[in-house]
Amino acid sequence: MKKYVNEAVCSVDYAFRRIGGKYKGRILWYLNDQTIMRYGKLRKALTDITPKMLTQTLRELESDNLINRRVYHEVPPKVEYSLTETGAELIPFINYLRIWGDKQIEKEKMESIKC
Amino acid sequence: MKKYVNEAVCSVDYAFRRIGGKYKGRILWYLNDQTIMRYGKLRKALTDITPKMLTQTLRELESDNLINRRVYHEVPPKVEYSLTETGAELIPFINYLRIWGDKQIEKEKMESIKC
DNA sequence: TATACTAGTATCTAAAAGCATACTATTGCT
DNA sequence: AGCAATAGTATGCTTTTAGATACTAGTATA
Repeated sequence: MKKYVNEAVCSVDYAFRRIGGKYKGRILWYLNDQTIMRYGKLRKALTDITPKMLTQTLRELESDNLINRRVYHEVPPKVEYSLTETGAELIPFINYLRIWGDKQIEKEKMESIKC
Repeated sequence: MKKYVNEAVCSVDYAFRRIGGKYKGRILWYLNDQTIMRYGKLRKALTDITPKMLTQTLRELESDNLINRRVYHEVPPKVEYSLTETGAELIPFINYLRIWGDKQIEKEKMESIKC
């Protein structure tokens, strides 16, 4: 007996579904920092991500309209990724989270020194 | 050959690990709204969450120091959950996300009407 | 004696997310 | 002819996350 609840329960739920996942936050953050990044560059930035995961994650972000994918029909291939306007709207939030994270990491360090 | 990378790559990664998961954002949001909630109330608020998931999620939030768990030694049992200061610091961010989510949902509705 | 109340546990299963590794296509260059 | 360059695919596997369902403890009250 399966329940199909593909709809978000509320807007918090909705938003978390769009930026959850291991790499999405970081990809958006890098794209904000670098403005435009090619596939290979993203791959290096996200140390050790597999090509499958990178492609998959990028496609999800694209279909959620958070990033743009621009293909140049050249050989060797060239594909550029950048934030959409909607994606850019998430940056303040990611930045907030980043600062919060920094603070917590700092706190943890302090505590480990005490012990 | 396993690589143990339990450490966060960066503060964005760190933060996402603490609030990722299907229910964490909503739990924090509800606790912010209601200030204090008992187990049973949370369970009703998160429609259809299983007790196992709820307990597990609450324990994770607790061990990450985002929520307080206060046990009254009574029968029947009474346990109250509330935000810690650190957890409360995440509220503006979740609120931002919530507003963003609302806007996107609204947009999607508009588009589906067009079709 | 049986039942309700509450905050969980225990056990097993299913689905999702992520990893490892090898492979492809196209063209210019040597 | 063979190789480099780039943006991926393909296949199979492991790990993590989540779901289903049944059960427990201790006391008050009917």
